Amino acid sequence: MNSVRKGEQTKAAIVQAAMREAAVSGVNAISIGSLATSTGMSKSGLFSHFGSKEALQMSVLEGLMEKFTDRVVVPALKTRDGVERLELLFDLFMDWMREKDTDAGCPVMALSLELAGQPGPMREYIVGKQKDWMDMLARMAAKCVASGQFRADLDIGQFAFEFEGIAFGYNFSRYLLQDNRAEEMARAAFARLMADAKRTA
Amino acid sequence: MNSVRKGEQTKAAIVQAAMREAAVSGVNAISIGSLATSTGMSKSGLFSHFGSKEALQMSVLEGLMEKFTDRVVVPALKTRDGVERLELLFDLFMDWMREKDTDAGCPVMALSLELAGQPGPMREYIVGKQKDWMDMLARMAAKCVASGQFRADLDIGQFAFEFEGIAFGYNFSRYLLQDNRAEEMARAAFARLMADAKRTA
DNA sequence: TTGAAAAAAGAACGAACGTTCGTTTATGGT
DNA sequence: ACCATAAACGAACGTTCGTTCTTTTTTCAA
Repeated sequence: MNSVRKGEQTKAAIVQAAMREAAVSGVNAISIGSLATSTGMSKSGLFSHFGSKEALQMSVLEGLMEKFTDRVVVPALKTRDGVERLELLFDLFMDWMREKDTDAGCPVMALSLELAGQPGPMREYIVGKQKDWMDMLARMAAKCVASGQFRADLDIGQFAFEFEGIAFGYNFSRYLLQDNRAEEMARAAFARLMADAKRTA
Repeated sequence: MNSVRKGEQTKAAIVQAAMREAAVSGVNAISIGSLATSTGMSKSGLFSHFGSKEALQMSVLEGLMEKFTDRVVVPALKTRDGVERLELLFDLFMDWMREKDTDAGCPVMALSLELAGQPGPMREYIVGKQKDWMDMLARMAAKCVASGQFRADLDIGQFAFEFEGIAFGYNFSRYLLQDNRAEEMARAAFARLMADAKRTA
């Protein structure tokens, strides 16, 4: 029907394979050669979809964040806001980290730390997305304050900070330490965070 | 005096330069060529100190963990145990993460996540060290329970989990998001954790 | 079914990679 | 000062890297 069809399809398949590779070895370790092998293409044929390695890497980041939004953020918005949505978001976030296509843990966290030390557009992109994420967490907490579900003097930035810390701890305990209490402890920490947010000063 | 002298000295300098490089780009991105340049040596001369790249990488991990122990663990043991030591350990840990030789954040955390997806001796090494660290945190909490400073029913594994989560959150907020409230929020989270550990059920 | 445009392949490039080897230089105990 | 040994060098190795070309194959609307 339109001018692009097969190309977009192939490109999407390449990005998907690259995402898999990046989840295991990092976004810098992506190689066009190995990607060509795993997709059954020639190096040059694969390369021509992106024009540079960095463009390919950016596509990987975009694909990853898009996937994260689809799996975590969008479904959470289907519940009414307030505490209920926050709890659903936490559950969805844990489901996301538990996804079994890799044993390396949450790729968003891994790639964020990987890029932390490397200035450039990739770092800027991920920083922007993570700031959006933290802002969203804070806004969700603010809604709970407004509705009276959380205490009025709650520091919503602090809430987002601790929420994210629990997620990092879960990822660390489960995938690096292989601690089978990881999920239980993450849920307990989240329950404590929520209870504290409700408690009146 | 003994058979080794100049060699060890050079090797230590190489490892130090390699640690710097790894803190920025990761332990897998270390390259013998660029390391040779930055130390003013030849590739082969540098290489002969290790025999393989992986041995060099292991030396980097060992050097890093040794530095961490020197800066964080050992000084904390100089206070009497209990709450006081736990608070000092937290301070030292934050000092460690704030070290200015790199803007990439805590290299131990970055390398841990980097290696999470890559089975092998490097991963095993870092996992072992991190388990030791978490065990130490739990034992410190246990001492506080035994002395009555923490409530009797405290879950010491849970305490260690949340302690580490706060540290991850701090590292994330400060070095990736560049949030200047990072330290304040980390301290608030730690205070909340300690207060909860003291509160009797 | 034809033909222009898109997609993929193929071959080659210069550079960097980790590693090996033979040689030269520096060290330090005697 | 000597000299065995340790340390560093220089050159080359085969491989892989990202990228640039040109050519072939495939796609898809007319």
